[in-house]
Amino acid sequence: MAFELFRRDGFEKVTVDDLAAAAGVSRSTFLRYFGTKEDAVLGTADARGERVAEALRARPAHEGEWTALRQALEVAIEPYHQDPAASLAMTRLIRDTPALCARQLEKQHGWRPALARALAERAGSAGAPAIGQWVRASAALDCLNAAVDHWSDSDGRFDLVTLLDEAFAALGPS
Amino acid sequence: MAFELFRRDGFEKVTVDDLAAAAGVSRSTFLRYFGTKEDAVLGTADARGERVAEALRARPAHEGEWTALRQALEVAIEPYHQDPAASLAMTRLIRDTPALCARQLEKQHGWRPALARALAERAGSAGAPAIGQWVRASAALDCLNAAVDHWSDSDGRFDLVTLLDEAFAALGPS
DNA sequence: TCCGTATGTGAAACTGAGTGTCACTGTAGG
DNA sequence: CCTACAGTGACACTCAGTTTCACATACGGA
Repeated sequence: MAFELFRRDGFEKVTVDDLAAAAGVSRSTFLRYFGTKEDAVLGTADARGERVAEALRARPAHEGEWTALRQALEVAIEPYHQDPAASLAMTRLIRDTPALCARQLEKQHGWRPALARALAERAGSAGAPAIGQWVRASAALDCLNAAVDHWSDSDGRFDLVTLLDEAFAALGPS
Repeated sequence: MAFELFRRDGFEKVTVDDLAAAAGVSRSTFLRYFGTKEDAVLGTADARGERVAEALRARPAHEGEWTALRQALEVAIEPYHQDPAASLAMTRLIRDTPALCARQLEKQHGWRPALARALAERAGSAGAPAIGQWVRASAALDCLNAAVDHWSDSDGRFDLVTLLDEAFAALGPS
């Protein structure tokens, strides 16, 4: 699998040809399928953002935005509960590879319009999200990242849920 | 100038050879100087992060972290006051070019350790910043970005300072 | 003045990612 | 049986970024 190759040799050392060979397909097919080398690792990230936005829309209307965001992020940390070891390895690979780090940042950046729009809908506004909603959506993702970073720094010993709650608490309810 | 070429033909269309020719140097020299094509546009971003961190350290000790961050960001928006038209054009170019957008995100991401450390020092802690400090540093940058985005969406008609204050208010003091 | 040495520049070859095109193959539907 | 189409592979191409070598100019000491 691609992930193992990356972990063993480092993301930069593994060429697309290596990956294609490992997958048993041609270089053409590999690139047609994944688009880029980064997406062979981060391919599922876009979908996760959509799932968080859905979860956000599903939160009860009376709930405050900050609380709703916190609860919606449960969807995002699900994989960490399901398979902590794999998640830790993946997180480390990304953190230690500038190209992956940048690409993940970019993908998460793409989550924000959907999150901000979900907040606006919850508030009953049909138009564009207010600046405060953008900021809260962004800040929630920062909380997620800060929590995951601390979690991986602790080799997975700290509790991710606790870290996430701490992170959210640091910005207080709006 | 490189910026004009990018604006006219689009970032992707302009090759490094074009840029080198426009600058009157060889391709080698151009790449040696800037490192990457993106850095021909975003070269000064790293330094700006350092300047914000300095400004943060210079804030009075009694000031709350959130207020200190807000004040420190005055340094970051200075260029927008100095030359709004140029800043608007630059912001648009970056926003409309995925590669530049990603690279800027990455650079800003690199500001956060310095900001978080500055917050930790202000608090008298010699060790690593607390997760709350990381989150607040990150959120402050989100506020900056949200304000600048809204500002550029309004063609520079909205007041950047007001937008930034609004953004900061949306997360309330910790 | 002459001789190193360092620094800036250019030329060129090379690697590797991503794109586009074309041909081949199997498969589903008529 | 024939056609249409989706999946695949082969190949050529562009371009970014790296590396290496060569040259030229400048600086400091003998």
